[in-house]
Order: sequence, then structure tokens, then C-alpha cells
Amino acid sequence: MPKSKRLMELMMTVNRKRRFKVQELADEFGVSKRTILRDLQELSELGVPLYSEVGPHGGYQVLRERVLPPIAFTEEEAVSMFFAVQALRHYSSLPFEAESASALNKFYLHMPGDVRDRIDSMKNRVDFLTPTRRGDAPCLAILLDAAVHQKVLTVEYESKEEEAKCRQIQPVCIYAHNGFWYCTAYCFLRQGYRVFRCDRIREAAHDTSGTEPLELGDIRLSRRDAAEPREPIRLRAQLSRIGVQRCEAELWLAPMLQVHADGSGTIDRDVSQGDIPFYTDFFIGLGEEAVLLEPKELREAIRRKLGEMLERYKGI
Amino acid sequence: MPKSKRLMELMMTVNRKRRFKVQELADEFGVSKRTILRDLQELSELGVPLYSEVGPHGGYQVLRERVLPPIAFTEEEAVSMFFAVQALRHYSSLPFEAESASALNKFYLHMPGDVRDRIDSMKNRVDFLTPTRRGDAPCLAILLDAAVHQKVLTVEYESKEEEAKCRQIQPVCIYAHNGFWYCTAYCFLRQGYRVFRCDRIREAAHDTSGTEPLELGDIRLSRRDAAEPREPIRLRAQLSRIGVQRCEAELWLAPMLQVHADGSGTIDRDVSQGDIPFYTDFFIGLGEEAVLLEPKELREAIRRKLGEMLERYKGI
DNA sequence: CATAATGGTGACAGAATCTGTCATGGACTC
DNA sequence: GAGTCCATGACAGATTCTGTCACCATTATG
Repeated sequence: MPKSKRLMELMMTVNRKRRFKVQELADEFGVSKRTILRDLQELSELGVPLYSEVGPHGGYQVLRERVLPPIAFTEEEAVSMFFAVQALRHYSSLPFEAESASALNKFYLHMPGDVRDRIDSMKNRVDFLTPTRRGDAPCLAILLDAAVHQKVLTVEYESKEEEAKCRQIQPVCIYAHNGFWYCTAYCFLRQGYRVFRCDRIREAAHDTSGTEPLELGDIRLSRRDAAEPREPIRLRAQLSRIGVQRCEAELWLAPMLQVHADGSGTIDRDVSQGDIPFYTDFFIGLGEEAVLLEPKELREAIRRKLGEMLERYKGI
Repeated sequence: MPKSKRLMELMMTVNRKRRFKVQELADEFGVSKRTILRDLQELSELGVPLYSEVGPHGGYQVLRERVLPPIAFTEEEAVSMFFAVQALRHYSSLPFEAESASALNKFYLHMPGDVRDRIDSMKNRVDFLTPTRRGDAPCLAILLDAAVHQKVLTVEYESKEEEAKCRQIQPVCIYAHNGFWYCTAYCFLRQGYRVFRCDRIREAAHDTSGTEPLELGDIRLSRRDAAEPREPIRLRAQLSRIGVQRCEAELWLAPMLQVHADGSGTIDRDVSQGDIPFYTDFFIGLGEEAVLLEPKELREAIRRKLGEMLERYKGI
């Protein structure tokens, strides 16, 4: 086997079995130990982070950052990666920020000048707008890690109403919406699923109290949808065409929305009694684009609030 | 020079000068023509799309898709690329969609199984929500290309009011906002900058009428900010803490918002008379979180609308 | 402390690969 | 037809790679 091929395969092998002995590889590749040693040194020079310990139970290890075998990308593929990362520039405190920067840097370094120019000018020509918020969410990375590996975290959460409070949570998924990051998680304190706003999580650390993670297998991205309304109450409303368009922008609403052929629509769904204040504001915001049919409690609340507002706009 | 190094450098050289002769390279690298020929064949086997023509004025060429020299990425870098592309999955008809898919595929193929699992599970755990809209924008790619290279396009645009109409435009920048794609461009028909919604552009093609592109050098991402209000009228309002938070979500509002130390805020800005209907809805939506002080026309409009709504919620 | 396991280095001859040269040929332009 | 340019094969000589061996250093284990 020509040396170059062997080096490639070696890199793959080495990355797969992260601990190994020289003799092992020598047998596997049918070459001498000396050759493997020389090869490993070359890999090392090529950037594979190898570490070795001598003595019994010693051997080689690949340190964290495992390296993929070199891949040849086309120019367009590289540009598309720039495009994707560029799209995220308005998100602050993203996980993988450093990594994607260093990946892009590798691409950039290997590009001929004309493509660099193209990238640079693209940066000024394309943008993805997202409302930028104050709150940083420093613990996104740890939340994401916990969600992926289903670990329990101890977090200090400052909810709207209360002071900061410690709780154990097991994150299920993380999502960005309208400029904020949210984390759906099982809350061991409340014994149920809750949505946390990530910028309100002051601290997050792996749980040390030994709480066992639950088996949440198939919940995944299903968010608050899973939560069954408590004290359910039927909500029915008709929407004009414009009303439908506005509701489609609200993700939480989309699933309960039925759109008719002419573009108008209907909402018909059980909701929690406790959410009435929320729906009050929402339907007032929709103005004449929505007609609320049920429940009468909500109609009553809307009427009362409209009255109050009208009162405040009385004087010219 | 060891062969492996030479191959790398050859790949770079070959990508830089896209046309070349064997003799040329032989001189440059100080090896014989025969060797270069052998090397070129190897490059070819490695995926570089080389094409040669014999005879005078013949020579080698690198075809379309130029390839970058193989780059070794760390696992984390690869994962970060998946993360970035993942973030865009709710955008339909993106430019570079095919390219980023094929790039991710290359990463995926070279990954050890455990990282694949990690990626797969991340896909279910993280998301970027964006309102998804009906309209596709099939011509994003050509618009982007025109913006980057400052070319003139002939487009068929169906504006809100009118039927589809052909015009020549010179795109300046493309941006996504709230689920829609927009394109700021110089419009030769209207002789000024206009913002087009990309899903309303039915057709786009390179202009053939020979319209010369303008020198728009430094305009770039500046968008509608430039538009001075016509018939300006002063708008003043006070916002509660919650009102401020809600306003910050609105991108167009952020620049006219002043936030006080206690979290409350003020809006004070000249706006167009014609926008009153828009502000009416907006301030009604803010409910008791905003107190509008001026102008009285707007207060009047709000009062009228509140009255109408109240009327509709009269019956229990 | 002796022993065995394991990595690390240098030297050198023989094996394998790579390279230059030469020869030949084909295709194309002028 | 002369000149340019790529394509391929053969082969000897140059270069690089590999295996072997000798020896060292470190460290766990009995």
C-alpha cells in the first residue's frame, strides 16, 4: 500500500479506537512497529492531537478534538458554509461559536483570492434579521449538551414572578424564537415539563445530587404542545384573511389553526382557564381581524379591558 | 520535496491559475514534465476536475467546481457546521441549499459513528423557529448573485397594488425578516431605491437590454432607514417595563426607543401621517403597557377603533 | 529490585516507490 | 508539414520508505 493511503486509513483507525498500542496497529496494517511510529509522528505534525504514555497499560491516545480525515470541498460548498454561519451572526452567545469561526477560517485560508473577495462582498449583501435582545444566554452550550446526552442539570432560574431559585431540570430541547432562547425541560421541582427562558438561567451545572435522569425518549421537539391544558375551556374564534396571516406568524398557534379555502380561518381548541389574561391581550391585538365566539369569560375579559383602555384615551 | 507536499501545492497552484501547461508547472516545481503528468493524474483521481486539450493553444484546465485542497477539520468544527445549517432548515428556497447539503454529506461520511449519533440527536434537540410563510422565493440565488456582482436584472414584480410588471433593477442587498425575503434594489423604472418582496418576484433574468449598472459602492446593507418620513408628525409615548420588552422585539422600532434605568421607556420620533392606521393597531396591541401622548390624531383613531371593537363584544 | 510492557531514537541496508529520460503516438493549429 | 501539446510505456537510476536491530527511558507489578 502506498504510504499516502496508509496515512489516511491510519487517521481513520486512530480516530475510531481512541486508545491503541503501536504493536496493534503494526499487526493491523501489516507493517513494522517502527513504520507505525514514524507514521504517527507524521500524523502528529499534520495536526492530529496524539498523546502517548509509556509503561505497562500505557499506549497512545487521541486527545479531545478528534480530527476528521482531510476532505476536499468544492468552492461552492465552502461558500455555502460561510452563508450558513453568516445567517447566525445576530445570535449572541451561540454554542459552537468558536468552532464555526475556526472552521470558516480554515476554509478561508485555503481559498484562492477571488473566492475570498466573493465571500467578503456577500457578507455585506445578505442578512438574516432577528430581533436582538438584551439578555445573553451564557449557558446555552451546557443546556444543549445536557439535552443531547439527557443529563440532569442544577440551574438557578429567575422566573418572571419569583426570585432566583435553584432547581434540577432535565433539558429536552432548546429553541430560538423571536430573539430569545428557550429550553423545554422536565423540572424535578415542579414535577412536570416547563419552558425556561435561557437568559433567565443564571447558573447551570451538571447535577451532583445524584438525581437519575428520566427516560424521555420520544418527547424531543414537541414543546408545550405536550402540556394538557388544566381546567380546559373551549375557545372558538373566526379569523379574517389578514388575521390568519398574523396567526401563522405565531408558532404556538399554528397547530390549532384551520385555514379555509378563501384564506380566512378558524380556531377551535381547548385551552387553560389560567391563560385567559394572555388570550385577552392576544385577541385585542388582532383587532377586527378576529371574532371571538367562545368562551364568554374571555369575551367578558376583553370587553373589560377595552373599556379600561378607552377610559385612558378619553381626554384629547 | 516529498511527493505529498508537492501534490498539495500543485493542487493550490492549479486552482489559482485555472489554465496552464504541463511545461509551465514542471519549471515551477523543478521536476520533469513526466512527473507533473503523473501528479496531475493523481489529482484527477482525488477528485480535481481536470480537463485537457491537445494541440497548440491547448493545455490543462480546471473545470467549474474548483476544489479546495483537502482540509482536516476537528470533530467540533464539523458539528458546528451541522448546527449552522440546521438553523436554516425552516427557510425554504435558500440559495446554496444543494451545496450545503453536499458539504454536510461529506462531513457526515467521514465521521465516526458516535459523532453521527450525536449529530442526529442534536437535530431533534435544537431548533431555530421562524415564521414559515407560504410564498416561495425561487429567484433568491440569482438576486444574490446580482447583488454580489452588481449586475442589472430584468424582473417581473407583482406589487401589492398592481398587476405583474417588468422592471430593471440592480439589487443592493437581500435580507430575511420575519419569514419573508426582501431585496433592496435600485429600480430603473422608478429611478430610486425600492424594497421588493422576493416571493412577489415572478421572474428574474440577467438584463439583456444593455442597461449599465450604477456605481452603488457604499450603500450596501442600509435599508429603509434612509427613508425620511413624508408629512412628519410627532409621536410621543411612554412605555412600561413590559412595554419596552415588547417593543424591543420589533426591529423597526428599536432605533426610536429610549430605555430608562428602571426598565421603562419612551418613544419620541417623527413619523409619517400615512402610517397612523398602522400605529393605531400597534398601540392597541400594547394595551396598558403604553400611554400615547401625541399626536391627538392617533389618540382619536385609537379611541374610535376601541369603541368599534367594544361594540362587537357587547353581546354575551 | 527485577521484570515486563510500552514508547522513543538512531543507524543502515534492502525494498519499494518515485523520477527523469527517451521513444512513440495522437490530435490539433496554422 | 511543421510545430505544439498531451498521453503512455519502459526502464534505469535516484530517492524515499521500511524493517531490523541495538539501546534507552519510563513505569506498573510482583
